[in-house]
Amino acid sequence: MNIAEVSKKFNLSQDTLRYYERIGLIPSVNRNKSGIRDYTEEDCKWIEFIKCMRSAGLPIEVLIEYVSLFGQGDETIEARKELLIEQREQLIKRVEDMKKTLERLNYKIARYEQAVVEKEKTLKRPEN
Amino acid sequence: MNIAEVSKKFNLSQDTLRYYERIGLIPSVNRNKSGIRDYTEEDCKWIEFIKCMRSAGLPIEVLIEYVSLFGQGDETIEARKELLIEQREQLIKRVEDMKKTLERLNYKIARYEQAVVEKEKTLKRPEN
DNA sequence: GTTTGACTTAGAGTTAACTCCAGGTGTTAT
DNA sequence: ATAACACCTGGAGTTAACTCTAAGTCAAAC
Repeated sequence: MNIAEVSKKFNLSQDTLRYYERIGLIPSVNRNKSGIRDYTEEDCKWIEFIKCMRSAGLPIEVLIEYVSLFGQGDETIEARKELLIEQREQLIKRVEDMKKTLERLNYKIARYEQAVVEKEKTLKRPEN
Repeated sequence: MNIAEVSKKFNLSQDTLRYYERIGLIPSVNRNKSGIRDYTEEDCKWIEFIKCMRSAGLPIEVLIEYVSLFGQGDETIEARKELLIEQREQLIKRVEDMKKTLERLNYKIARYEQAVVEKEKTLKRPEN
């Protein structure tokens, strides 16, 4: 797969794909004889994983660390696990915070709905 | 309340409080005769609301719009409601995405836990 | 065989959201 | 009355995460 195909597949710009590789957010991708990236299935899995984690707000820096640990082999399994557990905790917290904010938004919107009804009443009264 | 107290109360830097006011993210705060901000309870409620919404990821730009609409009075009630509904929808989507990522993290961590066990087994075997 | 188009790299530019700084003013303590 | 301190403003600097640009290479089409 070339970069155009991968870009389309994951809806990430070619620039972003090159940027991710450059900073080590995905392991480096093989090139063909003329220097053009040739993405494997493995590469695609990484990209998909990283995209998913990024969309949930895990910082690039942390994910770079993860990829780097991965590249160092089995001795880093424990460290990778710890890293993921730490990120999971933070994610849980964020989700909980967002749920609370959501409740608050619901409440606020409900009050606005009430306000709109009130306003319509007063607007209509003169016509009656 | 002066800026130092408000800063402490909401755990926002004085710079951030001034910045929020400057860009219209909170309505402008009254000054005393010597030009120093004197925050009212109302001001504090705004700050708390904005902090909450920001922490859930609502963009500053949108919140500025909300504050601006609020400042224009009752004619903007409908528009404010629509804005909040739109943001709620996006928030719901983000929360759902994050939950999916959380599931994925759980799965990945579970596999790492398995891997750690396997590794311990092979490490221990020579000793037995 | 040269033009077109997709790719390459290195590095500069952008955006959102702060964060810091310089220079100035007003109140408080000595 | 002067030093210390908290505040003020306008504007510059920072950070994360892209995004764009310039200059170059290579394969394919005309």
